[in-house]
Amino acid sequence: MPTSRRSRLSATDRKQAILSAAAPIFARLGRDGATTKEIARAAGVSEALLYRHFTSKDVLYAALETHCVEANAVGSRILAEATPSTETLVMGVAILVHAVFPGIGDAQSHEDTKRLVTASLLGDGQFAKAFLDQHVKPWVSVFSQSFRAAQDAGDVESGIHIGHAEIWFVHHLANTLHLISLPDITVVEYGITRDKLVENTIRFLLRGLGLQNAVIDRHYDPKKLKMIIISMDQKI
Amino acid sequence: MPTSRRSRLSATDRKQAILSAAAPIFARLGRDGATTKEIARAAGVSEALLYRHFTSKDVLYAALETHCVEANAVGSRILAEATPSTETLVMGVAILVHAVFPGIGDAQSHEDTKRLVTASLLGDGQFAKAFLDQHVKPWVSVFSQSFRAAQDAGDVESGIHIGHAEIWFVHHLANTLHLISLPDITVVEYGITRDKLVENTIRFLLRGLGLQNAVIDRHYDPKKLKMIIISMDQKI
DNA sequence: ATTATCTATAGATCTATAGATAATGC
DNA sequence: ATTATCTATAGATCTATAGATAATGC
Repeated sequence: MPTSRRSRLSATDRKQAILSAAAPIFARLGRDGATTKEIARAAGVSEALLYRHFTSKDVLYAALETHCVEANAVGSRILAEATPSTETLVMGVAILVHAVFPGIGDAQSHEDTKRLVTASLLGDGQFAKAFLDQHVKPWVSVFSQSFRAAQDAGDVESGIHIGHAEIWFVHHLANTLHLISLPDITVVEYGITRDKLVENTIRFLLRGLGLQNAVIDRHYDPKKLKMIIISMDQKI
Repeated sequence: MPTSRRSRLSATDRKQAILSAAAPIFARLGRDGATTKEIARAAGVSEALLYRHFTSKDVLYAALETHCVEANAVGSRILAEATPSTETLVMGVAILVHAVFPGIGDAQSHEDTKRLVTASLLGDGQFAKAFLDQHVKPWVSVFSQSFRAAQDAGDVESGIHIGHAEIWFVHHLANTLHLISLPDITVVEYGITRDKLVENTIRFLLRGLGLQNAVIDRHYDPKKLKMIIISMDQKI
């Protein structure tokens, strides 16, 4: 992580160092707005070296995308091990929301990557698909199973069918919330604190998934959750 | 609309023509990716003329943003006139979802503008705020009133508090759905048709807002809605 | 006589390469 | 002897302007 300047690194290490330096620049200025000059400067190397490792700016950008997709998935291991239940559904939704739209104290993980995903959706979407397949899709089956368990336990209002789409909605709602929180200015005035906003988002989504209010109250404990999130962040 | 080429227009008309030509280019290629050469070509004028009307590329981009914000708001008049009720809430949510995430047959209005809004969120967010204030904020008070009417009518599950945030969620969920639908490739496989996806989104949101399933079934009629949407599109 | 418009080009980047130099590992 | 790295610069855009020309309205 300490991109030690001016030292002589091996090819692979230097590549990684350049990619790490390029990430925030591409993320903030965009594929065209970012210049090789600026990236080289941030990486502490000459532009010539940058072109020795990546044959073109486009190749560098593509390499960055692969680099970002391969980063470790958020808490997917934890969830994969969890047994299907209402409890798992509630906690899972809460964890996913926190991952996509972090509360105040939460780690701002994947910040740059999320910007690149959005930029990709304005482009060909290849990277967005790769990222979502890798980081969000694994949650779908876990949630589906837990939803069925919740139904069996009588925790879901009758006459509701939940498919894969509704599970993606958990990500989707949190995604726009995150997007809107990116600029320095207040784009939307929600009238509540960020932590309360996260909490209301989770409750809203669980209701959307068909959970009765009493069930949500029984299983959703913001304070307990905050603990889990913090402990997860520390593992990374 | 028929950007008649090579004719001599008045300053204001030419300005408008250039802005119309610039919109899809900036929307697709981004502020930096778009070139003045390409914009001039699309507008059917020389680059020199473009710079006679807009002192710089940045000024042109800023003018485009103002141009887009001032475009007529989607059905806000219709909603403002509606009386607060469960019916209005259900229809309002449905109309807003259709506006942000159009079904197959629906008019693809504001397509370029929506891209610019997303790009703005990756930047300073000024334009995003202006657009949302103008086009989405007006719905908030209408929805709030209708929600209270729905509560009074006993159509809302007890113990639920809905603030402004939850009303924004209607826009927010539809927004990511739209974003994900932009690329030519299928980014997320929902496993259902687009029309069904729109319908499920509306039902999900209404549940999130606290409406009981029976109430939704009573008031939400996709076919009737489709008629309303089509008649609204024709008015524009 | 004024206003719209063009051709041609200057000047400033920005990507990418050529060719030289210094550090490492055998 | 190989591999990492630099300085300097070519060549290709890209923004923006200078200066000339043609169409309109009085």
